[in-house]
Amino acid sequence: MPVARSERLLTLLQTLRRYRRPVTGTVLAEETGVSLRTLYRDIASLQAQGAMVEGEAGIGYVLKPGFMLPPMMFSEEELEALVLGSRWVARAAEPRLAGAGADALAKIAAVLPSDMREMIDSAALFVGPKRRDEDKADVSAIRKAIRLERILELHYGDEQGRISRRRVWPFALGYFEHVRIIMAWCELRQDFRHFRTDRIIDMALHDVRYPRRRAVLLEEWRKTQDVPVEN
Amino acid sequence: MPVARSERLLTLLQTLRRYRRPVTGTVLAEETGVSLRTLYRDIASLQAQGAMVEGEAGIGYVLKPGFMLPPMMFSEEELEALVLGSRWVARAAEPRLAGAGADALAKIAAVLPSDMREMIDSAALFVGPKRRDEDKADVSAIRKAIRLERILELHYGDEQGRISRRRVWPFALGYFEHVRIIMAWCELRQDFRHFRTDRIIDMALHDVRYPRRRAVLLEEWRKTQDVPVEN
DNA sequence: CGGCTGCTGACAGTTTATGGCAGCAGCATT
DNA sequence: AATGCTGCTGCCATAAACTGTCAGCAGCCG
Repeated sequence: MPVARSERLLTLLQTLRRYRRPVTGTVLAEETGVSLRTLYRDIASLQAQGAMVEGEAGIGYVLKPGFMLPPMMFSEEELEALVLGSRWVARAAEPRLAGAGADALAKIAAVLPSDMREMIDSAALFVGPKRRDEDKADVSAIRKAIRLERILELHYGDEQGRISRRRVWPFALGYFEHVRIIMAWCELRQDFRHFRTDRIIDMALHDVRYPRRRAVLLEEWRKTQDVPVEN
Repeated sequence: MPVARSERLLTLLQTLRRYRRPVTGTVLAEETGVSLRTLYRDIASLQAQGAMVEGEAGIGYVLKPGFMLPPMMFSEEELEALVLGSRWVARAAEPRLAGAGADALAKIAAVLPSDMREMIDSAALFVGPKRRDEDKADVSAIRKAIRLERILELHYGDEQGRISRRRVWPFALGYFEHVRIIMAWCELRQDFRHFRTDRIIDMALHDVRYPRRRAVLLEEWRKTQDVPVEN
């Protein structure tokens, strides 16, 4: 078991969380099955790693408000859900909780590899409340196209019901009131266009990458907007 | 440095994430400053801990899509923001992403101490879209009262503008369209009542705990509802 | 003050990690 | 098929880390 010690440290944290009141080192040592001396060393390790556990002589140990989540695996979509949710909280909740949401978002972003941090920028530009209608389009395929910077061929019906077929360069997905919107550069119009996913009749993912970086497109599109959209 | 190994494992993960292509064990060993033999053992440790890193002979190592967040400290409010955000995603997003939100929520809940898991049940029963008006009431104080099961004394004006003073047992906080709602047992009416936070004129937190468990109140209140509210 | 508790140092015994070596197996290219 | 590269495992001696015991000092409480 090469993880014996690490495991014990996590157990220690869990134990500390269980108690609301201060706990003496002796108790913690017994619960983790280790000597008192070693427990002190373990506590020191936790503090060195940034856990906010404090000890007071004559009192015991308390875990400061704040909870350490152990290392966790999230799938790409779960991560996107966390990010999207945090953004919504950051913009829609009361100030105090909103700040907490922004902080949580920053903490998650800080530990993400750089190529994933882009996702935070491009995923979910807007947030909206109501449950939206079912889509014909496969939203995960759209996200995949955005992530891989792939050209998307759309069979699309606009507001007047005119059907067109066009190749677009999708770079972001927005969540509006009832529908999702694909932000993309439209090859047909040579300009930025947005497409409601519920108006997509059919679509196909091309194997070829579009010739520009997603982040660049996003940045340019932002400049065309009058009001700052997010963040 | 009693954290040498743990730190190295995290470094290994980060390194694996940096590369998109498969990386040979030799490279990883050099980057982490360790022998090849030890690297193989480290990889085995990571796999044992659930990291989805896979190795193929003649190819190298690749980190499967999915991202391990290292242990992170979240404050109580940040955690609530994460939970609230995930719930919103779980109920408001498209099915696939909604599922991811629910999964993320479950993973977080699984590692939370039991007394914190209650928070997931009682925090944010409803979600609503629009930015709400400023409150006089200190929302964090309300949350504190709920968490500590404290009696709340309200100076409250109802819809007709009648002002009353009552002691209530708050057990949940709801987020509606424009306002937040405190769910509570009202000592005056001897029944469940809800109170809009923007109609609270003044309030005070009592030091005494109310005589019932928050979870029990929540459960009973749920039974009085016709439709299942959440989950 | 006295009891309890956190905290640190030293030291010896034990455990664990590490690196080198050897060998087997799978994948890709020739 | 054959070669080279690579993942993977077992073994073992050495080095490093961890652990427990003992001792002593300091801070908080009643």
